[in-house]
Amino acid sequence: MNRERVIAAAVRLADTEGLEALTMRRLGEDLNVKAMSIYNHVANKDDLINAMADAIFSEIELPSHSDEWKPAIRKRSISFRDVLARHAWATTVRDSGTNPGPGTLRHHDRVIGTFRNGGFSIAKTAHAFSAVDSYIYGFAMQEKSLPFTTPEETAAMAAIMLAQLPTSEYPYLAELTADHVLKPGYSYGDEFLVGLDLMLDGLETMRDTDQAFE
Amino acid sequence: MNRERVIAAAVRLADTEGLEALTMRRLGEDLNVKAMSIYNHVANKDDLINAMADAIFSEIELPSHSDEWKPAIRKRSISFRDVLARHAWATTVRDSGTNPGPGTLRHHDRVIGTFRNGGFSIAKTAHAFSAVDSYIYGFAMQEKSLPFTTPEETAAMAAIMLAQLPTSEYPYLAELTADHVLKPGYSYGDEFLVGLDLMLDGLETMRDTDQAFE
DNA sequence: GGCTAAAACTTACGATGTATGCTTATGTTG
DNA sequence: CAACATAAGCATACATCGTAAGTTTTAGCC
Repeated sequence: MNRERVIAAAVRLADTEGLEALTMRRLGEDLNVKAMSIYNHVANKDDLINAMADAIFSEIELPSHSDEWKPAIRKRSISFRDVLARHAWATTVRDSGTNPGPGTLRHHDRVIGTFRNGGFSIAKTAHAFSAVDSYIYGFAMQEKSLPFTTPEETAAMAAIMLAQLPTSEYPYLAELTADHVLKPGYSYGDEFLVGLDLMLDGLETMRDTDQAFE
Repeated sequence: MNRERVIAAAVRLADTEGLEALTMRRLGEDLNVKAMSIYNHVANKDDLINAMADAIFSEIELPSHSDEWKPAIRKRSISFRDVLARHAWATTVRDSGTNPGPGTLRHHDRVIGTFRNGGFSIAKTAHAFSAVDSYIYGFAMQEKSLPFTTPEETAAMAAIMLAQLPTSEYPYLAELTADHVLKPGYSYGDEFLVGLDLMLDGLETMRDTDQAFE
């Protein structure tokens, strides 16, 4: 057993049973080891969780240098969202800001570099980086907090919620649910690309606008 | 003591000392009551936290009916972000999706209504709602996860981080930190409006574009 | 003053993170 | 090969957490 295996097992456990199932004792069981033995490889649970966050950050496809900035950022954004969907617990973990690991730093560096090489000034790069990643994080969070995932679940859940909803009090919400969410083919996940492309197009315009944003 | 006072005290406690300080025993102290007495007013801690989430949702300024959709959504988005900054713990709480309270529902209904009355089709309203709120949530989360708040703290922290950073390995990150974050006047919070306006402008274009997005 | 119902309290239990100290492997050196 | 050092695993223990169950106190009403 080593640190890597501990982290991998912790990620697997959090993925399959949620972050609240990740206790040192339970993780120990998965590793065929008693809880306290884990502390030979991680400093404490916070250290473990930070390491988990850094590990999944490394799963994100880095923006390709051979692509133009827009498709490069678009691909890595889609990959980012996939990773956050695959590891739903990750949205609640802070890592990035407080003590980012090497995977996180590398990722950030490459994204910033992609904007810079795509003709963004430093200030505009900061805007772009903040805007895109905020959107991705937020989208992943909203997606995770929905009480359904498959289209069938969605329809079933929406029908229940609509039935319980005082529709006269919330007419617009009721309309949206009845005439959109309950329509066949609806999937909240599809919203991701709409917002992402809106943001990317906006960034392109911003990049080519001289006066403001500096 | 009643439910309202319990929830208000819990919000105050989470605001000042963080969500991890919100234990039933500690909350009891603040209310001059033993932990178990709280259960006369809330079903369990989850119920309490959901109620807290709904309470702060009600603090968000609703979009004004007298405004055009864009300034209306802009104002409420700024208010939304203020609320999330004031109650930093809120970004980690799920409420909205699983069992929204009346405050949450009312807020959503009004936002949806604002888009609809602003000329957005149902599908485009769904896009707009998802895009804007994802951005706001994500921005609030990133802001919260930063290890600094005031400009002085930011400069101090950035200087430390930059000193520790292997700059040859992360050249773009180093550049951004040195030439932007460390510059006087920098404040991450200022990024909010940039991204928000990008998103709102993009939504306006989308609204007036016939073919796609339906 | 006595009854009722709600609210507060006491006690207790199982779960959690982890400090402390002990035991057991493993690999190096005389 | 034996002796030992170092690292990994383990057993025990403790404070803290949410909360179940049962008891006592309080407040309002006849």
